[in-house]
Amino acid sequence: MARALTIGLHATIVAVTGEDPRILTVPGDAGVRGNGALPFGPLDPDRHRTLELGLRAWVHEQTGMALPYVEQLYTFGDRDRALASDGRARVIAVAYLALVRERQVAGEHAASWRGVYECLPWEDRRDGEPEILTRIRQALAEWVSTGDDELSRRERRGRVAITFGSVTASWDNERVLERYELLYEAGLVPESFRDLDRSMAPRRGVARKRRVAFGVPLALDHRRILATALGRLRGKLKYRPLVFELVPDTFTLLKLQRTVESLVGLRLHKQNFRRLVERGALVEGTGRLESDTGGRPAELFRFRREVLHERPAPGVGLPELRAAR
Amino acid sequence: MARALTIGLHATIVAVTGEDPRILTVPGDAGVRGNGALPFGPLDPDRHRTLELGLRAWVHEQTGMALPYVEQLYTFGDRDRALASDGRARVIAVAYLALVRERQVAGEHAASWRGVYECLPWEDRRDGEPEILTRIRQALAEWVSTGDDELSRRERRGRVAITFGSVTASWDNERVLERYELLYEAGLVPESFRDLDRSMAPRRGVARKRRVAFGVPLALDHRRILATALGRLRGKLKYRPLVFELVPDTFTLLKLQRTVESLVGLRLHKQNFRRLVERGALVEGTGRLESDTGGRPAELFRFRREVLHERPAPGVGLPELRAAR
DNA sequence: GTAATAATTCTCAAAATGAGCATAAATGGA
DNA sequence: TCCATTTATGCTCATTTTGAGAATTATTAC
Repeated sequence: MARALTIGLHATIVAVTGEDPRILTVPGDAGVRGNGALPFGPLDPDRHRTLELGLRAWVHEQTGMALPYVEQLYTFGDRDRALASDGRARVIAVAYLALVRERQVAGEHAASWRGVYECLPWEDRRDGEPEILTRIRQALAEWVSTGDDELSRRERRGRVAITFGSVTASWDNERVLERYELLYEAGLVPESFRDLDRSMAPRRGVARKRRVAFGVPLALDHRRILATALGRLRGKLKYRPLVFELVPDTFTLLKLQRTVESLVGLRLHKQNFRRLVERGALVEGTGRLESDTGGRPAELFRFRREVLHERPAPGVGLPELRAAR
Repeated sequence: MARALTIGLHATIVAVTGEDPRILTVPGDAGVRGNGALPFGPLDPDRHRTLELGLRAWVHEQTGMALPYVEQLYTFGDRDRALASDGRARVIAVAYLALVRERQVAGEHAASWRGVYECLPWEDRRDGEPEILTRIRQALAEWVSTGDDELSRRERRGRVAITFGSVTASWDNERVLERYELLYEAGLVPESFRDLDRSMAPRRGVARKRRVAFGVPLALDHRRILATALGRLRGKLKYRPLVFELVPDTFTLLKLQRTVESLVGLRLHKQNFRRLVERGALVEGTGRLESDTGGRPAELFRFRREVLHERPAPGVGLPELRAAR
């Protein structure tokens, strides 16, 4: 008989606390190995009228949270990404990105916040290249050199250059997924081995002896989903006013800047950032001041929702953040 | 017993012939009413290792075509988007965008090319606002005025302004899907009635008497998928070198420009377009000339594949095409 | 030859960007 | 009280990018 199909609805719920982007995770149970999982549940074709409603239902059930902003991310369907616990149904994952404001999760739920950069530490370049990248580059160089022939080594070298940057190619902060997938293929994240062990099939290029492993994994392929989400978010910030889903109703411009910086993983020029959001007429002053800044008090601003009804709605990407040409 | 699930894999295969963007359609059979359908087929959980491989298999079977460039577009899962012919299984559609060069479809297959702007005529503004937009605006104004109360009318007016432009809001050429969905809701495309008739449930706001209907529909919700594809393509052209998937190996700069124009539905400034692709080092001259230009012969260029390995790979969007800020 | 048609090269003003300096308004000591 | 410190905010300036178009060149059709 033909194998059955299940659709899993997965939520990457992002918030920024202070200067740290976080995601909401639920405890990964025995069947779903890992240090925590994205909230998810199967689509019920009878109960869930749309995929998004199904997602919201599951998230509410598992975390008590209602999601103000949700967008579809990607659908993952590789055969070996996950098998239902009975091992017979094939599970397709439809992943969503949700943005929420910092908020307490109701105590009765087992959900908890986890730092995005715990899972993807190499993506945070706010204080320059993080130390871990040195080690990653070393490990990748090693991986390149273990290519079977010169052709394979060339190809590997090329991929490393595109994703992690090189003399000619710069670091593209949107290639989050490509970087994660390269590490996965190179056997540099724990998931590589986990999946290998499961499939029992030795995979070319994955060194089984030295188990270097970067970053904290999540259940199943949830770290891949997270990487997809972060990449999408970084891209979209630049041309849509998404940050405002993440900050409180009123905020100082520095708070706004820190929020953007935390997500894009880079520092921005303060004066220019200010010029940009003000010129784009994205915000308006409230007249009120925030005084515990440690220095001169800062004005509190609010998002001008009207911009959504004006020109092609803008983002807060600094020019330096736009896709280079 | 719980209702079964099926996953349909759908391909929006885009090519540009001359100055016309086209999609490949297969005959919509009786079960799938409409003037043609996107090539699609169900995911076979046993045979198709990945969704994309399943898609390629179906496309090859139905059109004889191998797809060089494929990317996932969106997953459509509303309950009433489609029902399997037995009426019991719920069908989720995973849609893909594929780009191919102008090419003949093998004669043995019933597939044929259809103009994108036959289906979405209001999206082509290369010769200024098309005449059909005048009629659409009229019909939309009518729809706005039939809102139940002042609040509803305001809301409708707002949506029309955002999607179709107004004095304050300009035409955003990426909002293809939003425009289509607005027309759908306003009962201005044949699909509105088709779906209404099927569900037998009268829907608010859809005028059942005057059946104005703009553009040529496709089977099921395939025109919605097409709108999604065109919107995505327009967006992505601006920051990734996708056009080169659509033009021959060598091409004149005008040919390249016409291809971009045909997709974005706008005319571009010739000299500036040239400056942009040359500055971005996207192309290199071949030294050969194309002489049947009707004037001075034009140099033939080729895509510099190396750019993919250089900086964050650029697109050919003229600045005027970038998301406004 | 001459007109017509395009390709290609340049120019130029206006706007946007990238960097940094200068000033303002708070705080916490000395 | 005055001063160092801290952050907010305002302003300047050289450099690029952009938007638009004029001028020049190479063909073909009469």
